[in-house]
Amino acid sequence: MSNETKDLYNYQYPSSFSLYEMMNVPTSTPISSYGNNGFDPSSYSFADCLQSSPGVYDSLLQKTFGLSPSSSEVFNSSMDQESKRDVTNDVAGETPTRVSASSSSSEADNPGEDSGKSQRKRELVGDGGEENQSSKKVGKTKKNEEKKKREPRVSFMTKSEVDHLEDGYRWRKYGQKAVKNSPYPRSYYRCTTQRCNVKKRVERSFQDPTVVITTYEGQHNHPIPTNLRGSNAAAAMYSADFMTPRSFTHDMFRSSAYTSGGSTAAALDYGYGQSGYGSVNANPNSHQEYHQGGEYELLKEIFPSIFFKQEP
DNA sequence: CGGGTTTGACCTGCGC
DNA sequence: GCGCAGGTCAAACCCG
Repeated sequence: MSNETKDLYNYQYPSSFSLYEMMNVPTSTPISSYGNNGFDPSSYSFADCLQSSPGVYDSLLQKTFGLSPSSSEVFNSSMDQESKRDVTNDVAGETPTRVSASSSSSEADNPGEDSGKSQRKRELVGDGGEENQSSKKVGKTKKNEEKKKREPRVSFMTKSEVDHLEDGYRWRKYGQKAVKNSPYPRSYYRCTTQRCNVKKRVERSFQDPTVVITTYEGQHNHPIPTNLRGSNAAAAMYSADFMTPRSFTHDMFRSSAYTSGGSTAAALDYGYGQSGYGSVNANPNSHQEYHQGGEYELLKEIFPSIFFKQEP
């Protein structure tokens, strides 16, 4: 993106928006190969990648994260192919807190991706919810076409004691798998809203058990449910109880804050903006998130496709 | 009873 | 072709 300085607030990111693109890094490049290419995600910060276009970086930091451009220690951004790779490669390093936005474009550019593996049933659920019961044994005919479709994915690492962080949406757990080389299982959730096939995976970093990696896949095509346990999630988010003078994003991008310990964890789950109570899984005692409405809106602008997708 | 969770089985893609 | 790992299904179970 060398000469095309994109203003984060005016630029309309495509649904397949990837910070890889901002970094001018081919999305097909596996993270594990960056070292060979001279690109080391563990030492290549988001600040670094944006410094070639100061407008973007300054805009991002100042408007969105309330940071001055000089505070570029901020965070590393590794746009993951797989969030677990972030953990494996990075948490062991010095930059445990990061935002990871990955896009899975419609091209088969991420052979290592998981999403293509079980594509056979996604469309079934998505349209009409017919849920072909025999789909378990079929799906080969539609495989090719289904394989094309990939949802954008965004990963967040959150320091939290609870695995399933509340984000305002309602999720149903549909699976859990043991993760290789990790004592912690990975949970699979699906948005319970009809015709919304957004999914998320939640796993705990085995390198740092206090870190929860949440990977969202897809785009909500509906507003945030307002009847979560009798409270408006958005209202909860903006509630004074959840407001703090300290910006959560500020924490998020400061490893010092990350390592400050205690239950004061940086919340990286801001991608969906909603947090707090009213959730099935919310545990106010063990997990604390900080949100500020303005930041939420700004982030919403940055990742519009992640937050809400209008029905065609 | 409805909705969510658990969990073993199954499916698929990939690497060897 | 085989084994592995990730992802999903769905019956059973749980809970309010």
